[in-house]
Amino acid sequence: MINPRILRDTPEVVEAALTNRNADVSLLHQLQDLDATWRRENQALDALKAERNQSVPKGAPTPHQREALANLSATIKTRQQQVNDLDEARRALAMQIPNILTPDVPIGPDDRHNRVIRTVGTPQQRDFPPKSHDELATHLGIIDFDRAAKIAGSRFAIFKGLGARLERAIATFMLNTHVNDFGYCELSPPVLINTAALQGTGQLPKFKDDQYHVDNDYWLSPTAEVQLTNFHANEILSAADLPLKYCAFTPCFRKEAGSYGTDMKGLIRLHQFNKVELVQLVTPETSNDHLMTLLSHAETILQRLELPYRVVALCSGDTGFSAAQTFDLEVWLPAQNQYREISSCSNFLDFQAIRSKIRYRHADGSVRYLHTLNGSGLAVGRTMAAILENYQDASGNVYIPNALQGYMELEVITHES
RNA sequence: GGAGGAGUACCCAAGUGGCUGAAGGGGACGGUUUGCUAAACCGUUAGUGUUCGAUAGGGCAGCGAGGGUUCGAAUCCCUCCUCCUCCGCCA
Repeated sequence: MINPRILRDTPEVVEAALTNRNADVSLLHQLQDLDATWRRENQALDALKAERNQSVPKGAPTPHQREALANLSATIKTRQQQVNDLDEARRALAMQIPNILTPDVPIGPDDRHNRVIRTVGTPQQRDFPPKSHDELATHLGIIDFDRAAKIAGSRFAIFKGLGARLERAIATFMLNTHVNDFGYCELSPPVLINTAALQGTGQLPKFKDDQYHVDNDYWLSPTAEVQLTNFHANEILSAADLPLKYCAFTPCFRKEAGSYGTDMKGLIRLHQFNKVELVQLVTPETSNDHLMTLLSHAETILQRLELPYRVVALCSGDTGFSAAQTFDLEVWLPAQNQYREISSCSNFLDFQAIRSKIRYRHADGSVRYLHTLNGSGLAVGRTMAAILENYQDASGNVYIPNALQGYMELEVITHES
């Protein structure tokens, strides 16, 4: 949620941000009206309450006093209901307004206006046409999409034998890197989560259709960002505790509504996939610097796996609802002859912290909202796809990157293995 | 899933309708004493949210959450959440 102070004091900033995102500016005006009305009504109500507090006698009231108080109480009750309704409407509207973008976010309506920041590594030149990762994996017998369809449906995968081992190796390598080299605390959280958590990070209320909603009002987590960020919801942390850095390896669930027909084959777009996620809770002054280091942590994984990638600054129209600024990492997929997203690293400023009430005590004693950041470190399925495609030979064998050989206890996956 | 019990401030805890926005203790902080420390004694101590002013300060809310009864609720009623004990089931 955008800081109410900014909404009230400098609405033009919010208006500009909404325009850059192609978002509905009329929401803002509705919100301003509601906010003004709420404040006026709430003040009037508080005055009535003050009057009541002063007229309440120490002991039992006389019948005359009782009648006057009864009238006052009835009025307060009615108006309290009105104020509550206004407050809820105000809040519901505020929850639907996206974050304000950082000034250096490129302006543009869609992903064609994203800016490539740097390209790292060079796609390997081959004298044979590269096979797609799903073709390779099926041929090697390490992923079974058809049988996954039998027990679940389309957009699911079953990793088998060395495929399952490779997924485990990739996840362990990533977690070990983040925990041992970068100081993240590993969490293993629930993936069945509640509504409040999803509201906190911004997936609800606006993106209800993307989420799996299950029995008992639980939701299947679309990303561990939700669990890791809400780990400290409704807390006031000590400034000395910051920055807090958490990582987790979890399954993620997405309905992928509206993406019919795209990426139907392979590991790129599944209803369930595994991901290593990074989250940081930091002081406001340092969040921009921490975004750069978080990005470097995700990049390190690609570098150690020796996969070619590029860093892309998302433009205003492509930046997610809750984010103020996002850098995507895109890995080279030879069979697709293009770079594809494998990580998304964002600074949310205080947007999520306000929604989830995550605060810290500043050195001067005041209580302030902190800043939250997150990024994939990385999507495991897409990483496997990239390894398969980039490390294949002409016969369809796949070599294991040096960094993973210790975890795999193997150097190459062949049809015979 | 069934049967009980419990949630009060940083911690422990008193409190079954008005004198309780909350006794008492611990802790923390300040002071007296002291060469220093400890002890003792004295004092201070709800954090927070919101609003008005926007410096000082004031109003309102707030006893797990949300409703209800009542002139008035920490206290009575309802729903929910969390924790504990026992039974059942289960990885």
